Formats: sequence, C-alpha cells, structure tokens
Amino acid sequence: MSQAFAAKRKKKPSDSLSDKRIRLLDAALELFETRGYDGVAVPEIAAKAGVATGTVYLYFADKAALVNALYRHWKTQYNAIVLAPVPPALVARDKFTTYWQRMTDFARAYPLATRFMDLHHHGSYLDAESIALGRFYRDTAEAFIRDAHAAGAIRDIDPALIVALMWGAATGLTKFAGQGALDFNLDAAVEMEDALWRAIAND
Amino acid sequence: MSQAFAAKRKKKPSDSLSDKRIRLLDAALELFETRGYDGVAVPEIAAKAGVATGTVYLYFADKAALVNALYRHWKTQYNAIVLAPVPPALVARDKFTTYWQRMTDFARAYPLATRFMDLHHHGSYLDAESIALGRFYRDTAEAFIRDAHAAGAIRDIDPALIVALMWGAATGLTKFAGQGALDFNLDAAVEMEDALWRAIAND
Amino acid sequence: MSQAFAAKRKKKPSDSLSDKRIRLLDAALELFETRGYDGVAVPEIAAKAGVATGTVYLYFADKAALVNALYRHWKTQYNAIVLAPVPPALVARDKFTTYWQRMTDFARAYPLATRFMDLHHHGSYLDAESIALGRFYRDTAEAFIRDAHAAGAIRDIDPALIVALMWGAATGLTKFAGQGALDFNLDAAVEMEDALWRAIAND
Amino acid sequence: MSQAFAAKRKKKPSDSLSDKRIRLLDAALELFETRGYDGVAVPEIAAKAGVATGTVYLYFADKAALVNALYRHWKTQYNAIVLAPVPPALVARDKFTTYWQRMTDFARAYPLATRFMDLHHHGSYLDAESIALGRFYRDTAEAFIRDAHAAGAIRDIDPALIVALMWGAATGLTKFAGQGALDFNLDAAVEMEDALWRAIAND
DNA sequence: AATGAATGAGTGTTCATTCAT
DNA sequence: AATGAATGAACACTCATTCAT
Repeated sequence: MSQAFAAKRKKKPSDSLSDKRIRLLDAALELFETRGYDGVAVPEIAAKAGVATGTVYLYFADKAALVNALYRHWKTQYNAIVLAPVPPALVARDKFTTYWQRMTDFARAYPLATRFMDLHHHGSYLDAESIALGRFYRDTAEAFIRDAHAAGAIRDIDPALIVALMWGAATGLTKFAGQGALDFNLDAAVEMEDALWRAIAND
Repeated sequence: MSQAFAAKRKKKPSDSLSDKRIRLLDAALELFETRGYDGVAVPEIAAKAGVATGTVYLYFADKAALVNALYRHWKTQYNAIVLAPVPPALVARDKFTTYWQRMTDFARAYPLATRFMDLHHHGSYLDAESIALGRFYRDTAEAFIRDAHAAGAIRDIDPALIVALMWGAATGLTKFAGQGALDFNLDAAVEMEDALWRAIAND
Repeated sequence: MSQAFAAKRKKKPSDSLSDKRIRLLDAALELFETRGYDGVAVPEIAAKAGVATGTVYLYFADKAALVNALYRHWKTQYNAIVLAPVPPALVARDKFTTYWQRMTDFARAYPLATRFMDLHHHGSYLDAESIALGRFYRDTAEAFIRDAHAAGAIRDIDPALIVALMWGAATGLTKFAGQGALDFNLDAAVEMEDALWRAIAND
Repeated sequence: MSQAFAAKRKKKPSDSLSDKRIRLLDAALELFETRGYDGVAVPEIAAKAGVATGTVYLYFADKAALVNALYRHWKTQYNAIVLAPVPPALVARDKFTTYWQRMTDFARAYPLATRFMDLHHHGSYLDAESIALGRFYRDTAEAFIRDAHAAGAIRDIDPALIVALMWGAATGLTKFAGQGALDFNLDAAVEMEDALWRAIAND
C-alpha cells in the first residue's frame, strides 16, 4: 500500500524506502534462518541489506518488530498461496492434490522462508498476532479433512493427526533436503503425495 | 530423591558433583528448548540448576561445551534406545512397529529433549562430533527400509522419502501436541502407525 | 582547549574521533604506568578518557590492541625524536651530547611514557611488531659507539655494555626522580652526561 | 627460625609446612616476574608450588600478603647481602669495588629476584613497610658517596646522581642480559666497574 | 530519510577467596 | 594442616538502541 502510494511521487527516497524495507527483510530472513533470532546482531542485518544501522529503526520500531514483520510477511504469503480456497466442486482426492502441491511448491520455491517459519513459530519474541497466523493452517486443514471424511473419501482418523502427518511430511522433506539427504524435486513431492493419500484414504 | 535415599552418607562430593552436572544439563534443556541457545544467559542456567554462575565452568569449558554435552547426551540416549537393533527374526511389519513404538515412546517420555534435538540439530555452536550423531538415525532407518523392501513388504519408494515421512510424522505429533492441538497418547501413536504403514506397505 | 577554540563548527565527528582515540591513549598511559596492564580495567580507562566503555572497542579491537597501540605510539615517538640521525660531521663527543640530550629531554618531557615503556617492554600482551621497535635503540646506540671507537674517541669497551650504561643512567634518573630522590632537571642531565663521557672516553 | 624449631619435632606436617611456604614463594617469584602481580592467578601459583589452592591461604592472608612477603624476603636478602657494612679501613676505591661486586654477584645469582624487585618496587599492592625497605639502598649508597667525597676520592657530584648511575648500570646489565643482548658474566661486571669508577673518580 | 559514532546495560568468563571435608 | 569444589563479584567484550549530523 505504501508502495503504491509512494509510486505516485517522483522523489526516489520513498522508492528506496520500500526498497530498503524489503532488503532488510531479505537479509533478516537469511540470517535468522541459520543463526536464530538472538544469534544475529542488528548491525549485521543492516550491513547485509546495505544500509546503515540506524536505518533499521526507521523501518522497524525494534528488533522484535523486525522479526514479527518478517514472520507475518511469510505466514501471510503462505496462507494466501497455500491455504487459498480450492474449488468446492473438486473431489476430495483432487483437493488433497491441490493442497499438497501448493505446500510443496511453496517449500521448494522458498526453502529459507519455510525453515524460518518452522524454526521460529514458538519464539518468545513473536507477539500474539504473529502466532495467531499459524492457526489458519490447522483450521483450513482440519476443515478439508472433515469434509473429505464426511464425503467418505478418507478413513476415520483424528483430523489433528492427519494435519500433523501432512505438516510433518512436508517439513521432513524440507529438512532432509536441507541436509543433503534427498533431492526435494517434483517427483519426490508426487511420490510423497501418493504415500500420504494411501495413509489416509478409505480403502 | 531415591538417589538421596540410596546414598547413605559418605561420598557426597562425587555424588553432588555429578548431581550438579545433571542439574545443569536439565536446566539447560528446559531453557534452551524454549528460548534457543543465544536466548539464554549462562547465569540463568546456573540459577535454575541451583548453583553459582562460576560453577557452570567447573563442569563445562564454556557455553558451547554445555550445549554440545546436552545435545550429545540426548542424541546418544535416543540412538541407544530408539535405534537399538531389532530382532532379525521379526517380520518387516513388526520391525516397523518396534521402531515406531520406540520413537513415540521416547517422544512422549522426553518431549523437551525431543524438541530440543529438532530445534538445535543445525546450530552453529554444535561441533562436528555432535552433528555426526544425527546421521545414525538416517543410516539405521534406511537400512531397515531397504531390508523391508527386499523382503517385499513395502513398495518401491525412495528410502530417504520414507525416512523423511517417519521422522516428520513423529515430529508433527510432538509439535502439535506441544501447541495443544492434539493429545499425543498411545492411541494417537498407534493410529499414526497404522496410517504410516498403509502409506508404505505393499498392498 | 586551544583545540576546541580552533575547531570552529563543522567536522566535529572526525575531530572528536581522533580526539577520543588520543584521550583513550592518554588515559591508558596514565593508568597502565602506575598499575600495570592487568591492574587496570577497561571501563576505568574509558571513564578517565570521558567516553563510554563500548567506545573503547570502536577504536581498538581489544585491550591488547590498546596497549600495543600505546606502546608503539611512544616507541615510535622515541625512535623518531631520540634516535634521529645526528649530523655525521659532528665529532664523537658532540654526537654523544646530542643523543644524551635527546634522551634526557624526552625523559623529562614525557616521564610517564618513559616509565611505561620501561615497565612494559617485556609484556606478554605485546606482539612481535611492538617488541621489534625496541631493537632500534640498541642498534642505533651500538652503531654510534662503534664509530666513536673507530674514531679513537672512546675506549675499547663492549658496545653492549655502553648501551646498558647509557640506558641505565637515563632510567635511573627517571626512576629516582619519580621517587622524589632527586630533581631531574637540565643540570642533573648535564652532570650525568659529563660522568658518562668520562666513563667511556679515551683518556 | 620456625624451620629450626620445627626440625626438633618428628611430625612431617610442620616440615612440609615451611617447605610449602618456600615453594609458594618460589613459584610466585617465577610467575610474578614474567607476568606481573595482576597477571597471575592464585590457583596457578598453588599448582606450580604443588599445593592445593586453599593451602595458599594457610600461609598468607591473601594475595597481597603473598607479594609483600615475597618482596620483603628478597629486599631483606638484598639489604643483608649487598648493603652489609664494608670494613671502614678500606679505601674508597675498594669500598666501591666491594659494593659493586656484591650488587653484580647478587644480580647474576638471582636474576629473577632482581628483575622482580625492579619491576614491582612501585606496586600499589605493596604496603608501606615493604616500600620502606627500598630506602635502605639509597641511604647506604649516599652515605658511602659522601664519605668517599669527603675523603677526596670522588668528584663533587650530587650523590643522588651517583646512586642513580650505579643502580641504573646494574639494572641495565640485568635487563639487556635478559634480552640476550649481552652476557652478564664476571668480565662484564668488572669492565662496567672500571667505567663507573672513571665516571665519578677524582682525576 | 539516512547515517554511523556513541552509548551502557547485559553477556560470557575468570579468579580471589571460603569452607565442608 | 590440607584440600579443591564452590562461590559471586569483577572483568573483557557485545550489541540493541539513540541521536547529532
């Protein structure tokens, strides 16, 4: 929004302003992902973003505001992309494919952000609003599972268990890929989808 | 407590010596699990363990040595308990049950340690030896999977994928249980085992 | 003060920047001279220099870097002032006078720095480069002595012994003056010079 | 004294007691000489002396008491050996030889103690009594010089200057010998004595 | 809007000293 | 008399944050 607004003005400061905000978030993502929130110094984020230390505080009230902004940015992205409504007309199996595909596409496209969200989802520096964004995953997933079960497509398993299984499978792929133990490509995603569906499908 | 009872007089130095070491490791586990390595101050660990700050350095060379000792302690426990050899006479399905039961028993008995190991497995403060302990899981799991596949019990899936799936399922249970989203009891473990076996079993 | 007067507005950063460095070196000199390297706490140096503790580390990598910078500063000054070449046309006696005068002028002008260099010349915190600066004294003095001996002006005494004597005489003056046992004024310097020349002169 | 007394008893504790005191002083000398008072930790002195840390405090009230005991021990030795009365019948030149010989003999026999006393004579941890011991040198030396001057043996030079010269010459020899710049043997001592006498002698 | 030098509270670590054994 | 584990104040150093420019 501020971006669109700024675009009307001719001055480049405003432009470079949002530019700097983004560069700060990118730098923070890279650093927090590897070393954790407390393991990274603010001046280091600034240096990686190519701005002065003081500039960080023009865009974020403090360090906690920066992680929260970063966390929300990616959780929001995730929710918008992965958890967007699926066509109600689709049969359960296709809905499942759609969700799983989005999850793995996202994880493969943004492995840093994916690991960052997993690693930091419990951080004491995250405020209530940030943490609340995580609930949307569970709610959406459980809703889908209940529907699918009601439609007779999947067996009678505690929905929470299925959510844990799907989330765990995606996380496992990301983690072991990060360790070099496997290649998280499209084939792997499809192979895993097949296994997951067998795990829960009726018959 | 039973310890204090058993130790009738005498030899308190060596008793209290290891006692302090253990209390430090316990305190560190609890604190590191919630707030991460850099989020916890050494004096705080000491306070929680009921010893003076300087005492930490009688048992550990520095803070990094403390996390490494903690990490190794639990990884070693995990490897000894969960990855101990299973009777070769067992059929694949029973081997699978054995491994899965151990994994979930461990995760339920020591949820803090389980989350700690997951959270810290990539920490820059861990030395090579500590990190090497993690490889045993992958090796053992893959060996089992190859055998089971050779015996025709499970389908032709990349073993690394199955490892990711099993690890992910256990992690997912631990994580969502920690968030209060599910109750990680024996039933849940068994229900998940059934789902997992369907995911990979031949037929 | 005259500095503040001269610096009319503008450019205070770089001004105050070197200003702080110098104030830190001055404070360190005064404190290290009396209490030794390990006897002085960094925050105390900062306080004496009128800056915050953290500021010390903007100008010096660590405490050792600070002593080394201090030591080098004064050794370099000493070498430049005292050991500067003397006109080759001068007769040996006049060269001797020149060197001795410079030594005593320096010691009288900068008694703190003189004692600091004597006290710290062997410190384990000094790096190789710092220690190497001390060699220049011996080399220059020995060269002069060899020339003077070749010219028949001084007797056949081991040059190293004469160096020890000259250095010792100057140090003795500084030391006993510091203890209040004598007044290290120009007369004392001249009287000592006369004695030293008699000690080594031919005839 | 306590040594002689203890010798009468059969128990070895008392024996090892004074033994330990001496070993502590020896260890402290070696360590303080190189690294200074604040640069050496008490447990390190204990380790070098082969006793437990707590034992140090059985023999000395605290660290300062230990340096003071060490300083006084050597200053007392120095005063007893070097500044002992010389036969009044001796001519000035022979008195001078006697004193100088004792100074250099001492410096060569106990280089560590000599450097320790030079380095620490101003330490803030030394109490008044310790520092007072240093005055004896000046007093004795000045008394000798006044006599010699009265006897017409030496020129009219400020006695304090001569003291500074003699002390400086001895210190210079010790220092440069310690740096490997010269060999502080008997010849060097004699050569230096000759030079010093020329410096001050009448004629 | 942007800088980065400066700050000082807070961190990891050391060490003089004590005390139960 | 002797020990050495334990202590906690004090140290060297870091880093989130501010502010004069």
